[in-house]
Amino acid sequence: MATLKQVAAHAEVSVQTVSNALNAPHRLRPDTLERVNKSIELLNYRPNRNARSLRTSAVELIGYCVPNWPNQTHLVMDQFLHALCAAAERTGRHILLFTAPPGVDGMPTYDDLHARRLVDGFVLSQTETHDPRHAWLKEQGIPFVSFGRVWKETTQPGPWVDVDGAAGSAMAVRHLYETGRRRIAFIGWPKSSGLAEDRYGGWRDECKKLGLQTTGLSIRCREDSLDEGARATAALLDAGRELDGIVALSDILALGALRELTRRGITAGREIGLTGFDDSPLADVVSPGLTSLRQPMDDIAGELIEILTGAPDGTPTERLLQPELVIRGSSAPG
Amino acid sequence: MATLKQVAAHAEVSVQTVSNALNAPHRLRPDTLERVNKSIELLNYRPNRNARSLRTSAVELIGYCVPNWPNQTHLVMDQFLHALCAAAERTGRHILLFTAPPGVDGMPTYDDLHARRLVDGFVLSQTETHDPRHAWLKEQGIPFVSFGRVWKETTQPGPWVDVDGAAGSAMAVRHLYETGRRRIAFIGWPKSSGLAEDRYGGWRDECKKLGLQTTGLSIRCREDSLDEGARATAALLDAGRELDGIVALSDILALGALRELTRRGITAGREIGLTGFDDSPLADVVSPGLTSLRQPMDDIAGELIEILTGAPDGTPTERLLQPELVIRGSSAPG
DNA sequence: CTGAAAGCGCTTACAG
DNA sequence: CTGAAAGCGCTTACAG
Repeated sequence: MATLKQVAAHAEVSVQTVSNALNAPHRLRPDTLERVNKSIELLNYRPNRNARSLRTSAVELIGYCVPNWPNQTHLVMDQFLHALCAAAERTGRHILLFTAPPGVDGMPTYDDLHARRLVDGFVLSQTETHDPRHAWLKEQGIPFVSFGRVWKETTQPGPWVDVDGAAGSAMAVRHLYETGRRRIAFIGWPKSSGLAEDRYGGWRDECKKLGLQTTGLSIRCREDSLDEGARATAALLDAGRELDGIVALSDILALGALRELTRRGITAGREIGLTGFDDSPLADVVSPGLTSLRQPMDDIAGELIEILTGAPDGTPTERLLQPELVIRGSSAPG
Repeated sequence: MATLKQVAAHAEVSVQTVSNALNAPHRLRPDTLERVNKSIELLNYRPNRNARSLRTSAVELIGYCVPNWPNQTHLVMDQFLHALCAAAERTGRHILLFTAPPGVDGMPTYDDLHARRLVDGFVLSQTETHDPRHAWLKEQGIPFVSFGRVWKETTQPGPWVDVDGAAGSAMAVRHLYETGRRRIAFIGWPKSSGLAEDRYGGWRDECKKLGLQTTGLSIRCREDSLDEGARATAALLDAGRELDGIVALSDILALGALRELTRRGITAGREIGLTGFDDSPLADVVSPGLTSLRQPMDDIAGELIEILTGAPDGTPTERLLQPELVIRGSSAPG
């Protein structure tokens, strides 16, 4: 492995000049620059990142805690990670993966990684309604950005990027309305989830705006599972609500709904229009395909990295992105 | 942030002694050690990893290229990543994520990450039959270990860990046999895939061993999709093979089979026993649940890290692990 | 525009 | 068992 010193010797300049050729080429006379670059190429020189980091005390590494929630499979994690990685690389950075216990128990791990200079900061995801991590990091002065808002707070404890769940639900309602549905139900989660309330509110408000009924048409599941989605659907149907549309808070719940509909001989996309959330791989795997709201992963990742790595001052550090409705057979015109 | 020097001053010893307290505590007299440790704790000292790495020229980071194959969702990637991360951490290491173009076009990225000392070596996965990466890395002398064998080679180009696909298929056949099935079909991929031939061979050999018919009972799909799995199932049924069992090469194909069976009013786990491969989240999501062969992720990850980070000399660098049959409703006794 | 020097925070032979 | 010194490979003021 060639070093700066060797390149300098080869190009007959000082190490400082080689360093400048790499980091501030405009400071060199064109002919010097060219000579140095030739030596760099000839010796196949690559700057040692550790030496650089030691000097500048920036490692250009961003920590991300790989989630491990056995009961909640992260169906779009691979998409998110790829987008995050690509966005980081566009700024010369990379993602360092680590594991940590959930909640506040994991914070020493975050602290340690930062203190030992393994990372410059963190991207948080899987943000929970009472997530304690944000306030903790803020207090320690450790840089971070959150994918997802901390709902219990009136003011957010730090910079965040999120997808507009209310707008997503509203888009789903409007779409079902436009395909002829007039009695559109909502299958959600408990009130304690801020994310769930956001999406629920979007459904309710859009229904009202369109003059559609909402009372008796929403139901809260205890957990995000197929069985709960099926149970909720059964309950709605058994109550004689005469639905013709269902907006489900997640693809998993939507799939549960789909199963129950199929069991009763009801075809999604004919008698009932159905939509999910997240556009997970599951959505494309069922038949009919599930209409779902896609999170714009590339944009999300780009904003996260931009905020974390210190965009030009004055850049807003709170960004709400719009989901995109991906239309498939489950919401075909009735 | 406290430094070694500050800790040394506080404990009234030399920096060397503090370093030893951390890296070779047995060299210190117990009372000195205790005094140093007290200072370390008091000053909340954390060794700077960059400085250490610069000196030792080991970064304790392992590169992993996050796959992005739009047409082949990596359904168990989150499990794999979590296991890999945890295994790395057990040795004080971490995973650095990066993106690279597929095949040989991506190799300069690997080379660069290694040359600039961002990583010590790589874990490869998504190994393809004609994967050029292994030989390339070997030639460059860049450390790596592969999850999955390179099938075209007679001798493997480097250390690997893999799951015994033939044994997996055999387990599936035996299980279906034990639940009363006697005409067990195989739905696979093209011959060009080594992985597919491995699993196919396991089905064929186990059937022969049990005295079961195989001719006319295997079919190759063009790609790993629901539709292909459904098509293959339809073809087998239409040919009047009177199947009572299906071993599918993947969960995706199995789900396709399940769809076709359901469409024809055939219940998996009653008239026909069905198994998949990989125990992806999908397996648990359908109804009936899909019996599938789980890859032992924690073991795989542990072996990968052990091999890559230089286990004691003489440790074998080729390890074939056994999958585990996870039994669900799709193979209930007929 | 170019160069000599200091220093980032560690570890590692080597002496004592 | 403990310490003084060199050095890992860079970058960054500072002089010239």
